[in-house]
Amino acid sequence: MARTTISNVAEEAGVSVSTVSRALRGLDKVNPDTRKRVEAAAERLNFSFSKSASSLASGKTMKVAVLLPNEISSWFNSHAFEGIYEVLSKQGYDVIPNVMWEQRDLDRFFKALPNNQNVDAVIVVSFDLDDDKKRILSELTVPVIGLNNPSDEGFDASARIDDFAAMRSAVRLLHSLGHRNLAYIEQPVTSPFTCSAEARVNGFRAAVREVGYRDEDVLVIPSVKRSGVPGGQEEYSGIAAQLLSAPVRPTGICVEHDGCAAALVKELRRLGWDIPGEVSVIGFDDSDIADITGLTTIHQDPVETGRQAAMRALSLMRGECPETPYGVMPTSMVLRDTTGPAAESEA
Amino acid sequence: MARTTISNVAEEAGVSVSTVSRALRGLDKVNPDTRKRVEAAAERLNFSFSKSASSLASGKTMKVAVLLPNEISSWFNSHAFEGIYEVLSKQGYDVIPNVMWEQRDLDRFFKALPNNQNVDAVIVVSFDLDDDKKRILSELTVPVIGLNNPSDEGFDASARIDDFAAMRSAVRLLHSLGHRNLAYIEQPVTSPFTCSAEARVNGFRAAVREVGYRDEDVLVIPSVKRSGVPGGQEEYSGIAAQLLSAPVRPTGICVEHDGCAAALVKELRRLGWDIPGEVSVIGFDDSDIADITGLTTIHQDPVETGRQAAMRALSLMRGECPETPYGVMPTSMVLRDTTGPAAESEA
DNA sequence: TTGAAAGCGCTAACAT
DNA sequence: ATGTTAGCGCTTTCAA
Repeated sequence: MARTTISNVAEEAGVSVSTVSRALRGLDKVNPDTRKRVEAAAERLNFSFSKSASSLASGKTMKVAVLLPNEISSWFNSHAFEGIYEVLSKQGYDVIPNVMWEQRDLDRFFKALPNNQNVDAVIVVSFDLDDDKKRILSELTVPVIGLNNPSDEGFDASARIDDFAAMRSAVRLLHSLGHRNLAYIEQPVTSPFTCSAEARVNGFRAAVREVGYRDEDVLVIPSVKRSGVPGGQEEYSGIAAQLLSAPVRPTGICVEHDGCAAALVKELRRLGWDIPGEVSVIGFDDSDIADITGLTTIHQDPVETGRQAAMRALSLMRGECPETPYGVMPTSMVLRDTTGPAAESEA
Repeated sequence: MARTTISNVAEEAGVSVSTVSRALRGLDKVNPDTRKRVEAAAERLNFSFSKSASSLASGKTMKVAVLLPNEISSWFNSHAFEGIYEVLSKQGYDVIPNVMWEQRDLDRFFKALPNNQNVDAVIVVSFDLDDDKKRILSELTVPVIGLNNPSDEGFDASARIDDFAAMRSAVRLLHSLGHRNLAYIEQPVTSPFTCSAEARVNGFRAAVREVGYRDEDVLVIPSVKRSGVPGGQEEYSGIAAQLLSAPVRPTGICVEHDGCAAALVKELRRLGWDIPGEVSVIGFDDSDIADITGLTTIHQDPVETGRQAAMRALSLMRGECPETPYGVMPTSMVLRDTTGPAAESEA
């Protein structure tokens, strides 16, 4: 059977196509009776609009692209996407994930972007864009919204957490617990895109300086710069070794995110370290893993961040100007069982 | 600036629009020189096709809908989606998640489905559909692919794990370890859609019978049928109480999925139970949490399942018939630190 | 190998 | 409040 079109409905209801269009879209200036008749006809014929035809005629695609780094199933990405989806899908938008696996995916996307009339807005999640790309964004006719990007440049609106402030609160906690030597651990195996990783380690560096630690009291263990390696427990024994061989052993440790932190805690305990007795460990995100393993961590709510970004996208697409286009989402410390006073702090 | 259209490119290249269309889509019967000229012109003008216009003219939408229960960020859904996305996006398809939060979302989706020319295929993830909906599916002109659905009825192809076989292997393991009394724990707080939950508990029930347990040696603790309640640790002390108050205390426990299993293990240990000394616990999924908490579990690979479903969608959309339309994906036991021989088994 | 022309199904002026 | 009509940007016969 051929597709039911708007003109079939018009015929069935005994009105013109434009009346059907108006009636079914809930526009005003249509007689309630007529509308009822049209709706009944549409129901009878099981009619639904062709999105392509609507888009082509109206110029609105009712699609929003979401640019995601590395994968969609990571804790942050999937939850941020969830929030975006929740808001936009309720308004009838198709929310289309665009996962960037490598730099060339991103380059290709931006190459096609300037002329792209295939989406009504794009939401960019966790990318540290170069100047070229920022310029492309700023020249775009469709709104571009940032989510957890290091800078708001090029974006018409954004929502993000303050990685700096978050790391500062972690560093302050460790400081107040009397820890004199700190370490920061990056995720052992890196992905091609690592923008929030960088934000955090930079936040940590700035925070320790601010709080008054000397450079020699602070150790940063960078990620092993090869990707694709299975991130097994072995990576963490390497990290433990580095921790042990430090000139002065750090007792307060910040880790890039909960998954790493939990794995590190497990490895250190396996090696006989007492956590939180000897050493304190703080994660980041407050994901399920932090809860189940009793990890002290920094809580953030990516679903809500996603909602905020999407709401700003919505008002921008309506041609409005959001009251607060550039918002910072809160983070908070969650104290669990991996932090405690430094052993020497009483001495 | 107005949008660059195919006719701009045609003008720039000094050819007709149809030639541009052919050249840029890589069709044959176009002179290599002409194609080069067209490509150069397109590049210069930064041209890219309007998907709406292409869809409308060609009848192919280049979109695939993915029907997901409850949320997209759950472990299974996000990983299954990842696999689907990976395969389809590489072929130029937009992959559009459609999350069903409640029954009425599903009803509405199916109501609009029969006439839907807005997607080229739909992939249905983890729904136990009623006969009405199965009938709608089977009458559809676009291919419908199932992913982890209890039945293949109504689907043109599918990929799924065998929850029954998986549970049987878990039950057999516990049996061979000498556990005489088993329990199955459903997720304490339920979501509106619970199709794989049901598959598993049914698999468990069938498996214990098959292996020879008597009904009085088996306890099933159903989920608390209220949704929206925060799934805190309290739920698990309730479960522990039920376990304790059982006529005969179960020593082999299967849990619906890893998240619940880990939380239960934590609670039981807090209450002083020795795991795996006194009691063995087996999860399901082999998610990060199982790894980090040392949980024995049943491994499955939803990304690969998603890939398989998507590949079948692809060949169906091409009008081919997949070699094996209905595939079962493997699962396997992963032994970790929550299972061991029953205490009495030596006696 | 290329071009001309007729739609695809809808929206949005503009009339009435 | 409703109808008429001209496209939206592309694909696809059909001719040349």
